[in-house]
Amino acid sequence: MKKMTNIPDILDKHFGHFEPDLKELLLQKCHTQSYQAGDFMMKPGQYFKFAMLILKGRVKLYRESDEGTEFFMYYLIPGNACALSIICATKQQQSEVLAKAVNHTTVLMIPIAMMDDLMRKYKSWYYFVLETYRARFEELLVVIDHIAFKGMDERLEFYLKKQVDDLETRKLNITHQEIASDLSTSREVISRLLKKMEQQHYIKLYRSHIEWLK
Amino acid sequence: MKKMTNIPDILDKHFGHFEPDLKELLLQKCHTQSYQAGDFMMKPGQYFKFAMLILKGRVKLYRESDEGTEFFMYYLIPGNACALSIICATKQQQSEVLAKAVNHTTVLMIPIAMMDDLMRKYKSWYYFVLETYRARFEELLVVIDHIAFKGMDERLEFYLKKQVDDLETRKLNITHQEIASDLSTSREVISRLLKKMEQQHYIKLYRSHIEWLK
DNA sequence: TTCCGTATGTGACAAAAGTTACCGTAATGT
DNA sequence: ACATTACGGTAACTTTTGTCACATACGGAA
Repeated sequence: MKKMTNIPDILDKHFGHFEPDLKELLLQKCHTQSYQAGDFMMKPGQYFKFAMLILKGRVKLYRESDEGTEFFMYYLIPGNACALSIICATKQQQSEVLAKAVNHTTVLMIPIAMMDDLMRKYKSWYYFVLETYRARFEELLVVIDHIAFKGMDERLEFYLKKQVDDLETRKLNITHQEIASDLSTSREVISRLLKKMEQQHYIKLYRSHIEWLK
Repeated sequence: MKKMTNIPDILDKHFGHFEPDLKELLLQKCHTQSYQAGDFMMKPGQYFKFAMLILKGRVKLYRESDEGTEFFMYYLIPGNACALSIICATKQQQSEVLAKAVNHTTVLMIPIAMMDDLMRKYKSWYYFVLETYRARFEELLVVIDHIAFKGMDERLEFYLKKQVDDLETRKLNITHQEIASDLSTSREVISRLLKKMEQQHYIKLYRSHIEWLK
């Protein structure tokens, strides 16, 4: 697979539904920003000055508890936008979530001053914003389903399956500890359940990685 | 307190930030719909033909599990809109939630055909939609905080406090069973915890109602 | 008043999840 | 090579939550 490095191509590929005018405008007026794997892209309490569109990479969104533990909610991939950044930028609100770059990530930074105009002039933008919100909202509902209605065993299975699907690989490079903190539980609980899943031949366990067999 | 029955007054009171033109248009083109206490206003899988603005009453929003148990998320009151109805109406998507009228409720039904126009012509509408989404999103995040990070005791306390604040009364007409299903647990668990709270003089228990003392 | 349905209280138990403690081993740095 | 750290396994135990069984109490209807 060839790696795209030039912004117009990326826009075409991941934001192809934008009107040509809109793409043109974004290219002219907006700059990009890159993050290294592990960088925090936003933290709770931080103010937005830009709406962010994901061009390259992968971003992990967390909710943070009072005690600072991080609960994983969903990923953003190229073609997505940070829903909160759009709205909070428009309304000058603080961030409510934690966003962390999973790998090297590039985003397009749209200044808040442009938002009103985009919304009024470009139908494709307004649909995009609504769709962004709807999609994130739906993901939150699924998260709620899991923590409200399911046990840890099902949540773990769902989590692993989601990783496999999202990352498009059966070999997950992840530790028990990471899974535990994503699901807001303890490492021992995860180890126990993983061991059970291995005995049922759903997965195979290695040091620092897990193979999905199903 | 005098009860308002005429729509223009209600619009002025609860949607005063709308431009006069916008209010005028809504009055001309939209009809209202009323629901009795306990009526389902929408169910999962149902399609939207209208975006709904709450004019009078109170609506309870639930997420439904596969087994049909209902998990309470938040209330809508006059001045609110159903976020999902706005977006799903625009995009012709199915409902993902269950909405139930708590008491006699009147809503303004905005046909989906109008949405694009409203969005483009009325800045106050577009801000309203974003704000609606942001507010609901934030409520979902708080819900997630509770079920992900807190135990049942804290969740119960928060639930009761929220009822007291939202309904503006210290006397809650609610049964243990109702609380249990709102929080997706069993009646016995709630009875136990309520008893503990009563011993700590946080509340006083009666048949079919609870008094908040704190 | 009596009857009856609903609401609540409670003990005993089971299951799930969280905690503590400790061990072995793989990976890493010096 | 050696020490150090990170990762994972596991037993024993506690706490929390869920379930079952059954008792009791209240409040409206007849």
